[in-house]
Amino acid sequence: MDTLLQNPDLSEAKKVLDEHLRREFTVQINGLCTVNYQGRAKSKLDRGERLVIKKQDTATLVHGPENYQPKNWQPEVDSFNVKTEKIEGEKHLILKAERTNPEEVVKVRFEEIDLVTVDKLIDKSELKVRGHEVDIHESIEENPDIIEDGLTIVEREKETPAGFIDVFGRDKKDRWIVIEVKRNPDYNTILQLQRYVDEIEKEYQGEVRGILVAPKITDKILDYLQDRDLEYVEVDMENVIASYEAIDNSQKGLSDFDADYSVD
Amino acid sequence: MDTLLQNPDLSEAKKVLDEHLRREFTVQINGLCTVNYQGRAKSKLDRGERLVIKKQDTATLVHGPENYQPKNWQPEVDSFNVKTEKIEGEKHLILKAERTNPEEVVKVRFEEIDLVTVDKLIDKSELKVRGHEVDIHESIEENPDIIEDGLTIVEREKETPAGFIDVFGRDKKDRWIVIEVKRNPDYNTILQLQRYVDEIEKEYQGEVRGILVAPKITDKILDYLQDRDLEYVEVDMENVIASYEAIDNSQKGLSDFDADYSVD
DNA sequence: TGCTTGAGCTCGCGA
DNA sequence: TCGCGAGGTCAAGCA
Repeated sequence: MDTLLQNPDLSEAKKVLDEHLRREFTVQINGLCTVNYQGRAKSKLDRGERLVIKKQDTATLVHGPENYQPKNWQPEVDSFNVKTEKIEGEKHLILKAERTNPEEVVKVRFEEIDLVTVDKLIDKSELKVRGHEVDIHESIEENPDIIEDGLTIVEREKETPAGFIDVFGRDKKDRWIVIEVKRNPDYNTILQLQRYVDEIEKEYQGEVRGILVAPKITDKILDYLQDRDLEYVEVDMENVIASYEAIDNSQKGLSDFDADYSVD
Repeated sequence: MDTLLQNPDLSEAKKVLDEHLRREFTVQINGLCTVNYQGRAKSKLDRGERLVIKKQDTATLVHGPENYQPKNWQPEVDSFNVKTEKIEGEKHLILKAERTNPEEVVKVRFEEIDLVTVDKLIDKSELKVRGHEVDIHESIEENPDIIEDGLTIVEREKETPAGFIDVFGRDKKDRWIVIEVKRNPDYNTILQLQRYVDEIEKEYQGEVRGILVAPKITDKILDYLQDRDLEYVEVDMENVIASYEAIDNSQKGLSDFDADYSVD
């Protein structure tokens, strides 16, 4: 902890902010504030007690007492500006965070500040996640039979005018197969698959099959899919994760997901 | 500020957490920790200094020194569990946050804690945002001419077998018009519009035009749209917001977006 | 830098 | 409770 101020005078807080709103520091401010945003949209947030966090990449978050998501934010900031202002005899501290591309401003007006802390957080660890969609891709590439007996993979991430096809292949009767993989398929997923099938039909000779590969699907979306003569193949995410860990083990000698990292 | 502990002993920290991991309190913990998650996917995060925030709705965030998004989180938690553990002579504090539906666990293992604070944040203000997609709808209804001279609106949110049409109308030559409004149009938007047009052509007599209304579009998607004989009309979000504010003013006597809330 | 898509998406609305 | 779509989506990967 580089600095910790409790109930500072706003001028005192301004001094600390002026010195520490740079890339090397993480700054937290607890206080009573109003927030305005203007840019891609426009928002206002009246008086309330919130946490403002300025991270070391200048990303800035205004968190209320509820919810995962911040009330206001700036993903990465080009410039900060701090000033104090007297409004009707009351002193306020104003923190403005601006960026271009897109052009946006967040303005936080503090009436009271309860706490300011400054840190240099050291965190060199990378987050490792398994169970992403790409893990299903890997899993198919590793063992195409999980989709269908005799499937041959021709290309991954095949580019078409309508976008990228996840997996492109042929079945054992030499029909083209377009595979769209999705963890959480929705109506758009079906349209997307349709889009790819249309493109391949335009460009290639012969029959084209479109297959959605997902761990689950709702009845309505399954109907929607089958109405368009598309197919559905279910995969088990547990198996996908397990198979990935097996590969991981054999390749690196040691899994990133050893038992000692379990949540039990 | 209800409580503030600097560099507490882990047992001391545990005592404070046991008392305050309930809905009424916001708890912040700065410390050196590892984090594991298991549920819809699986993740692990090695040692690093992070901020853990437990909000008053039990939402829990683990923020690293960078990025808008937390490294790990739990949107709303069903139960917390705190314990201390001796591993190879080192005492650790373990915070487990679990929820069902979906079944997920986040486990944070602290080796050191720099700071614990407990607050009851009071924030009754509602965030007010303008510039959503629905504001464009309003804007079109208010003044159809922004799309095209002589446009008559027949129906909003018109149901078809392919989904809901944002705006359905007629042009001055009595052709049907299907309008799809989108802040961030993509390829699927085009296919969706196409499907609505197809539905209307099936069901109605006469020519049918499909119009995408958006504040911006990429060249490729514009091509994709024009290949399908669909049209694009650009709207200026500034105008949409301004017109909304004008309506707001006239209806409520006072805008929610007065000049004193500007970001200047 | 821009384009495209996934995300443990989250969140709110509606049936 | 679940399905569905928007988001100031963000962020990663690739051209």
